[in-house]
Amino acid sequence: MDGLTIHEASQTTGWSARMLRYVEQSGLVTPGRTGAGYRIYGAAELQRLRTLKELLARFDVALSDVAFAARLERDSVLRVAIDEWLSATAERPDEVQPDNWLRFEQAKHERLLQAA
Amino acid sequence: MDGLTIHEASQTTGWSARMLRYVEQSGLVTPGRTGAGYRIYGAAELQRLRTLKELLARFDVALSDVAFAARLERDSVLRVAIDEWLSATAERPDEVQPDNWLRFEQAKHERLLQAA
DNA sequence: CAAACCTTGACACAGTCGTGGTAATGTTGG
DNA sequence: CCAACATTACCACGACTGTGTCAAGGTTTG
Repeated sequence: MDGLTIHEASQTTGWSARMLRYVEQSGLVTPGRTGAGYRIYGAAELQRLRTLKELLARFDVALSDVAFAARLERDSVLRVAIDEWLSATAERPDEVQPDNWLRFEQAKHERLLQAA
Repeated sequence: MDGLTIHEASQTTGWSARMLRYVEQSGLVTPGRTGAGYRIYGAAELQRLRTLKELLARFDVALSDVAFAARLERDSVLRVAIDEWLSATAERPDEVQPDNWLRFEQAKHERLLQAA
């Protein structure tokens, strides 16, 4: 078997075993399992855990925020709906040319749908 | 003065006055103020409040999630960092052709930076 | 087989979110 | 001027996040 057990992974990543289970439950890093159900962390998972820790610290972002970003990435309908709301919200700085503005929104919308 | 006071806005949007202040504090809908400091909600703010309510209900999303999405939209460094982490995370379904994968990531990265 | 792991489930606790209330004080309109 | 609004600053409370610990039981290995 190549891959570390949860306690070994805990020591090389800095996450506690408890938190490794919690991170898995949040859907962000899912290790494989042995036949008996033991978690096994491979090199990819270990790397992802380390960079995740760094990401959270660097930007002062919560685990649940990253989980939500993942949901946004998965669910393009939600992503577009939120992006449209934010675009319409965007503090237009004073001058609002009504027809250019509409074309701007449409273009943005299309760009978003295309990226999905 | 055109625009509604907070209690009038409360009645036409379905948000409580308390929540209107909270939504403002979260940075999502910021009404103007009279000279004495009273909030005044114009047609644009009222519309944004109604669509925000609908958005939250439709997708079962929290206010803080939309606030985080707004932060993502504003801070392109954060957005790219999270998106890179998620991309590297993406459950590659079995076959990993190592060189195509790298070019794929680079292209995605460039698309993201361009959109910023 | 016994020690040293692993599993899930639960209790606990501080912190934040969403939401309501109240108090003390300022503003506006008839 | 007074009633009916507004403001900010607090207290409260349930739900969820993040984190630790413990219990009851299964697995692996010297």
